[in-house]
Amino acid sequence: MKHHLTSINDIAKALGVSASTVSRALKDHPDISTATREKIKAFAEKVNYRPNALALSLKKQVSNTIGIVVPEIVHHFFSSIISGIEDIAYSKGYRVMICQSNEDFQREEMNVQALMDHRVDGLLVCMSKTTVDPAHFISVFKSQIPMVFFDRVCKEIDTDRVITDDFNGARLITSHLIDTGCKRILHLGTPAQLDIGQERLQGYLQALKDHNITPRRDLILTCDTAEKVWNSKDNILKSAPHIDGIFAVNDSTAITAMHVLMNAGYNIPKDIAVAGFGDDPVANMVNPTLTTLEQQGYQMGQEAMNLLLERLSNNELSITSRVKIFQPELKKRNSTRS
Amino acid sequence: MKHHLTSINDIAKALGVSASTVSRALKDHPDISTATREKIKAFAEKVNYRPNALALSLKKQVSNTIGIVVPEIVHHFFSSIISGIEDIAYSKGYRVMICQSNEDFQREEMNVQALMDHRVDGLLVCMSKTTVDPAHFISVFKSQIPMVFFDRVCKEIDTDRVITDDFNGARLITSHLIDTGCKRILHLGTPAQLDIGQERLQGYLQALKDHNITPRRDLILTCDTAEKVWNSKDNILKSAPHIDGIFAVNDSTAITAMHVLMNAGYNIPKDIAVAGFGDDPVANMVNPTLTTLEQQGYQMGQEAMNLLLERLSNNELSITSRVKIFQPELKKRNSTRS
DNA sequence: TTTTTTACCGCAATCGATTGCGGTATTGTT
DNA sequence: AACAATACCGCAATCGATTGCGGTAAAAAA
Repeated sequence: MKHHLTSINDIAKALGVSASTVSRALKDHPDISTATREKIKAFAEKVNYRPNALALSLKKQVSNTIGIVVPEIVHHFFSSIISGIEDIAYSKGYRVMICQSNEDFQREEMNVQALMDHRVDGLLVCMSKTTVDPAHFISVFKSQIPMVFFDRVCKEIDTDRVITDDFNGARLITSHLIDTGCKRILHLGTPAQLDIGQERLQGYLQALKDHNITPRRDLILTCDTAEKVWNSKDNILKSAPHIDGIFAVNDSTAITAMHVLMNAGYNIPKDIAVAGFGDDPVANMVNPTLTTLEQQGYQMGQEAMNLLLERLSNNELSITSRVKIFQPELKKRNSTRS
Repeated sequence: MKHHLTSINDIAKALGVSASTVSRALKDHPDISTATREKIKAFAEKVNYRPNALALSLKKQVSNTIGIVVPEIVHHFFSSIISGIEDIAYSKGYRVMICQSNEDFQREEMNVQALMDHRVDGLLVCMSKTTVDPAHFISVFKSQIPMVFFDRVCKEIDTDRVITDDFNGARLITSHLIDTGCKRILHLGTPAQLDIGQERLQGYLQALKDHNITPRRDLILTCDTAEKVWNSKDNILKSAPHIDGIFAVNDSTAITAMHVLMNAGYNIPKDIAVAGFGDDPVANMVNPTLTTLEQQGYQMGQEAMNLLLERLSNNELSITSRVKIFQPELKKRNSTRS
């Protein structure tokens, strides 16, 4: 026979009372006599009774569970966000179901569907890079399930959002490069379809404009992972003699670029200063340590969960959608000059 | 009113048939006429009907969900394991609930309890560092719920296990240090209660013994995180002049130690060679790149899930518990001599 | 035309827990 | 002693889906 954890009916049968009595006794309902209550409680304790969360959710029409969809938990930024979400969620009695889309559109659809099937009370989502058709999110939205996007939002839907000010972050750190003497800054960016990458590119361009530096097409490369840096190694080294700074769209790209340059004999930051984005823990472990922008993932997660909680408690319809923008903070380290 | 996704009863009412008919029509039961079946299917499609996973699990007494408990998903090793688990699980129609214990005993108890409450079909667990009393696991075991431990196992319970050969890994990499000229190797290890750390320490000692090197008490430090390295900075620098190698129990510790030494003017690996454990992606991003042991988290996750799947399908009782040992592979890089 | 077969569908129990309502005893009130 | 008021507990419906069994038609066979 299968395991079959003890249910409320098992207790009822064993004690010769009805299930209703057991249920009421366990939650101290005044209708139950002290004698019966104690007897039931003692027995429940003995057999280590635990209410079936599935049955409860079904009955109550509330699962006390929220779903999270992130691209990949291996990235420190996302796992920090998850920790932020969890800490708030747990403190409010919510449980969490985490799903990885692996930056894959179909996997993301599956994830969302599975979470809906499990009747989560709300959804916290960071979109996959490859998501072009947001039909699955629109479906959630129409079902009135509270949903908050973080970092990579779905522009087609009017929901609460928690995002980083990518534009100003990029502008800030690019300005820092310029202020510390850089004049020809190479940008390693994402493919064009990723909104966040575009924001950072625009911030970079704005900083150049602020300082009357003419942007150059050949100083903007599409290259946003460590692998792509290795693949673009020749390209980077070709432009290396003509640049004095690099702003990469994320830390691992920046660090790998540093690696390539140092192997080719360049001194960081004397010959070429390098800056990243995100403040991954790696940034502080490499030599030289990487100047970058701290993104406060943990706080973003907390904020996202708080927004969701308000939707879950309030009679949602009244609130208009809110956008929380986090300003990334410049972490000046040794890969840029002072 | 609350959202209320459409149920099988809603369809039944809307179409003037019984819920049973809808249920059968949707799964092509021969008792239902083609006309009725098509009508129901079309309607279900239109309203985007999806069966309630909670109700299904309750009825079928099978949730098709397995629970994972890991210390912290921020660590690459654990998130790789999770990916390995997920890929196998998804391919077999299982969903996954991930919980973080944050290396906290009570949180771990809560997690296990919550997963049991949700009636997961099985459990995959890596114990928290602070877990001394395994009562919650014993309770699961007694309930006959299949459970597989990975990496940090519970010695008190006889379950399937997927582990790294920490002893031989440590022995291997320490031997490598010795073979490349090291004679006085500092070991940065974990506190004594962590089994894994003890295995690695023993492997280190064995390698010394293999090469007729007398171990020295002052060359074994309890120091297993980046923070602790910074705190033990003085201690490390004090012994630095007397050593020519370091074997750290994990990569971030090794890398931070490298940092401390390089800042003090030491050359890695000429003056002091450094080796880690785990092959975190950071190991390949620092300069010099870190020699370490690859742990194959992804494969370990796959293996753990496969073991669990067998327990879930077979009439479990017959199989005796199995132990899968993964041999870590030496990744020779630039932090050690050749 | 009567009987048998087949096609098609609904009733009701079940999974585990909750809750309004109603029903006995028992105690309290005139 | 007759009636009202508690105290205490069970019945049954509900949440959503499944399934054995039974029932009513229409079609086929006698």
